[in-house]
Amino acid sequence: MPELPEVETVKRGLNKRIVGKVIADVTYDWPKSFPNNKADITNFLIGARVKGISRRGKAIIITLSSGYALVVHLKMTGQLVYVSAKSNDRFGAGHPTDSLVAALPDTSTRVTLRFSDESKLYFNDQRKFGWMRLVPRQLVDELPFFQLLGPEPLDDTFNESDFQKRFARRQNSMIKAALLNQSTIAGVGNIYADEALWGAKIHPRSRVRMLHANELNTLFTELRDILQKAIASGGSTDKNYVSADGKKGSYLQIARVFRRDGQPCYRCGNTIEKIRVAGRGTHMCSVCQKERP
DNA sequence: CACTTGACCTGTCCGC
DNA sequence: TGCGGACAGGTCAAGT
Repeated sequence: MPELPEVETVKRGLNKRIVGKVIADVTYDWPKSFPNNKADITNFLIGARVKGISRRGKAIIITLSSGYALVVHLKMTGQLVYVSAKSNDRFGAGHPTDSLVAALPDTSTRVTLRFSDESKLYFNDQRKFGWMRLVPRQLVDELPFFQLLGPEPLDDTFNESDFQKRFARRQNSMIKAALLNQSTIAGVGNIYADEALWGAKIHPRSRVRMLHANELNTLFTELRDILQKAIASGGSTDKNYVSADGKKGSYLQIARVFRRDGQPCYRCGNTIEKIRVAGRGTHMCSVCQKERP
């Protein structure tokens, strides 16, 4: 379930932990998780220094001194967890020990990067949907995944007018399906789509064409607000997600609808329902979010 | 082209 | 206790 806030949290953690380190070795156990040939690994990964970490949508880009980059998509159960060389100093002074990280590598570990100082970066992925790919840096933007990606919702230059325009060609979609479509807006997934739609009082099944401009403007404001709050919370941990330091996110403690089915709506007291929209479990309040098909 | 559905995987939970 | 099936939900391929 890593969406924009979770991936952003991982990115920030990696920026603190692995920039400047030299990759000494890589091991992997599942080809689809790391589909690279040995020549590229030898020539452009081993011995390369980590220059910086960036994020685009739900993907992480680890730029290397070799002119290549490691692009990582966590999909649903992926983790990128850093473990320092000394087992009693995994997180730095004063950080609580986390048994999950202490046990790494485990059965979900797909790729292990070992740095020259003996610290490690584990790419864990229980369900094997995620991937880590070694790509020439200048070709990253040409990967199909990036080609289809819409704008970053938190960019300073991204405004209400831009947001409206992104939905112009999706008039017949249900609003939730359009929000989840990464070519509309980058980085929105199931959790924050539900949260933003509740905030804007829009029924997830509403067709885009039925929404007024002021409703989309409210949705724009709510979405940005939710994403920023989630980043401040270190993201959402349902089952698998952890930051680069192995810590869980706390956003679900303040979530308004996600995973709150059966509990009272914070606005009106009506029971939150769980329905299926666009093939996804969807949490909503049928009183606050009136259906307009 | 816009839009929807199924496949990719594994672990967990629920009913029998 | 075991076992089948539904479910979790990000993207891509294939379908309408």
